[in-house]
Amino acid sequence: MNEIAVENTSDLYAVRVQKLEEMRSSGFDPFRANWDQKHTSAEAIGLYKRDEDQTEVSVAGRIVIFRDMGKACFLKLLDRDGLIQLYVKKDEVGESAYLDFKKWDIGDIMGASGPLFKTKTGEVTVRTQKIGLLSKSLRSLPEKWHGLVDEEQRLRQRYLDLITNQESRNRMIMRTKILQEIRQFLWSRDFREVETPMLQNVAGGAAARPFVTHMNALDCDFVMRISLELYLKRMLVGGFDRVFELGRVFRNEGLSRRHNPEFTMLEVYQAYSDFRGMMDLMRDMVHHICEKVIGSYQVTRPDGVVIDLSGNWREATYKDLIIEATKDPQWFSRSKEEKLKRCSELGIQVDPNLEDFAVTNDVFEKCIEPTLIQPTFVTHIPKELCPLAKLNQTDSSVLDVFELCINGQEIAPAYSEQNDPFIQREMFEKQVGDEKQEMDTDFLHALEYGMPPAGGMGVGIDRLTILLTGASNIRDTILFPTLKAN
RNA sequence: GCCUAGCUAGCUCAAUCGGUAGAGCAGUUGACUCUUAAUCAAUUGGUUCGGGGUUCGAGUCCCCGGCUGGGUACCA
Repeated sequence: MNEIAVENTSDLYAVRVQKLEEMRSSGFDPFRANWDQKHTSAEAIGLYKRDEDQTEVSVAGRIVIFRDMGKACFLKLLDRDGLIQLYVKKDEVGESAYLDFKKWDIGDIMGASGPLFKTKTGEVTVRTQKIGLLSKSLRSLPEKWHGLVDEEQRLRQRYLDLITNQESRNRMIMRTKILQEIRQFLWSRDFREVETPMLQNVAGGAAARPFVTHMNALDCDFVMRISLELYLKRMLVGGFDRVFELGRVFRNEGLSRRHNPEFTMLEVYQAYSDFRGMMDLMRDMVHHICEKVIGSYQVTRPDGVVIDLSGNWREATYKDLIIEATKDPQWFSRSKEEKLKRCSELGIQVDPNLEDFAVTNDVFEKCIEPTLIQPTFVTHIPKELCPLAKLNQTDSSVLDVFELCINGQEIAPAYSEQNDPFIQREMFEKQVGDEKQEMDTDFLHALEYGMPPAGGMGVGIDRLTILLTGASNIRDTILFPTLKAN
């Protein structure tokens, strides 16, 4: 017996344990029972044409509604497809089976078989002839009408949330479908899915604080990965010239509506492509998901705002957006002091100790990003913001990259990947000077063997799921979000 | 990290000025062989998140702690 059971023993619990004991002493163990489930609820309902057909089905699931009318009962079973109604009548199942059955509870898992019919009120129902108890539930489920609303319990006991809240169940199903369709899409474009280490010596590819852990066998510390980038680029060096990984990364930073310490990242690398190729790939991928999973190119946020993902998406350079927001065509030739002055005129709070480029980026993050609700590729960001991308050939102050913003947040950055080992080292050294990220010298060594020119892209799957499911919080898209021990 | 709100029966929620902690669902017992939050009758169930304090008396007021929500900061 588990700890929760011992701690929270209640009368309700005791009653059900007693029912279980009685079953066992009469020679029946519900946990050893089995059932030949031939149909899901949806499949069964789909088979119905007319009452006269007497279409036989065999279903199984959890009892979520139990309406007892004496010598007949209506109940509803929940299975992976949803709900199906059963009509269990004494005359149909026999007296002794019926008496046993009446002791079953909401929450129990059972099987039922018999012909389909339609009730007076038009609901396709199983006229149950054979029933079996498959697992006894010892705890009462949350209330049927309101479901589980306590946010903490919904997260800590997600299984209860999934049983009671259809919305929650649907959102999680949608997430699995999104993952499946991403794989389908990339496989169809000849990308290979690979797995690279989560335990690393150097956490590279992003500027984030890593989780540190210790390995006993080697008696040394490891860090949990914060991105997939540097290992996937090693794969490019190794000749896997279309490659992706879909996996968890870990960042030891704050939690918020948009941040969970572990989250799912997709990174894609395509040799002989560049950031423009990634634009097409990203748009095609999202369109594919819209078609296969959402069934629409428009998604509606909880507040009613509609985001249109169809067609081509807006493209704007970082510089143009900044100039538009500051209404200052000369912004990029102003001194830092002039920029700060303009910021205060615009009512933007900016830390005066920031470096010049960071002041500008603050303007972007505070004034521009939140306004980019419809999909927008923001291109050519300043070179200081990323050490891993190629400089633009006509304007060496900016990078050949885009950041895709939708719903007021960054969904996916993509680069023309830096493959010059000298420039790469130089960029890293600058970053290290700013204590931004540790240098992965083994990665630099790999680059020296030659990495093909490539486009690369990273997609925050959780944020994409927020967008596509209309969720308002990252925790609504993660089955078991990070929580403090209770 | 900071600000703010919440925590009462298994679940969803009440409880006036500090004065016997209530209801619905679930449970138990009974009635009902087409119900839809089924209905009807009766009924069980409480360490009010934990600890301390003020008071004749605390769910309610004060202090400390825990967990959670919302906001904010950090986060390429």
